Amino acid sequence: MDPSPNPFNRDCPTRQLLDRIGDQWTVLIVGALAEGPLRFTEVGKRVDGISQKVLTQTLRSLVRDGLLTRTAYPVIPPRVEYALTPLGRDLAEPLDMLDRWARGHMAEVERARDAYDRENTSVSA
Amino acid sequence: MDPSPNPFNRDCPTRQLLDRIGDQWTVLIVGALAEGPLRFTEVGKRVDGISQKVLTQTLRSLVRDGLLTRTAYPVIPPRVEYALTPLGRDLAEPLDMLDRWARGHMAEVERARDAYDRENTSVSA
DNA sequence: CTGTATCCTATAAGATACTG
DNA sequence: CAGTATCTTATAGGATACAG
Repeated sequence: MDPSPNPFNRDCPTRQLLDRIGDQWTVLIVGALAEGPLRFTEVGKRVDGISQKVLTQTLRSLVRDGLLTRTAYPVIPPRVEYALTPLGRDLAEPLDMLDRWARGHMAEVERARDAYDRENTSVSA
Repeated sequence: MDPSPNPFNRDCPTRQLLDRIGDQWTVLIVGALAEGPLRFTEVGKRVDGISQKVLTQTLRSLVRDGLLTRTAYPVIPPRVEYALTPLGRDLAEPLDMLDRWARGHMAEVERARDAYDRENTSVSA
């Protein structure tokens, strides 16, 4: 089974990773934790715009995937820290490449969009 | 403007790139075209499971973003070829890093999931 | 502080039918 | 072949209220 392990086949590892990071929050959370462990609220503050619900969901599924550890300290008020596992730290590297690319090239993408939109305005109705 | 160009702020380049590749088809299409230009139908065949509608949409937005060129040959039947631009080829590199990571580590993620699920079964109701 | 539970909506994306 | 158009559903994600 899994006769064609190429990225275009549905069950290949790459497709699965894309499902994983495709939620667009994963990358940001892993990036935030790349600098060190953070507690729940801290992660939320770092990742601008994420709702508490989605933060909870994403953190849990990252823990499930073995990318994060969750450490709850039995104190009042509760203190829960999230940290990258070795696997998570490993993922942070290619993610960082993407980050660099974005910083270096997204402006160019912006320009391309503007140019495209200019060419395709006025037309239509 | 853009006082905090960090990946966690909403308007930063990284966020925009994530919106771009977060649709999960972008990565696959760019990956397919990394090996050379393809016509419309060919791309569809490479990217397993994509619908024609989504293929059309994604290709167009990639062209808009300056990552792909679209060349229509005025013949019957129509022949339209898509190819990476230099910018697109450039993006293909970090994407390929992700691909490598996935091939190397997704099995480990699978194992983590299984372990997590085993620990969290039986419990509940 | 760290969640859970519920409701609600916007949107991605599949299926299908049709066109130059 | 290479799309366009329309309908429909699944799901991500936001808002809000509540709990340990």
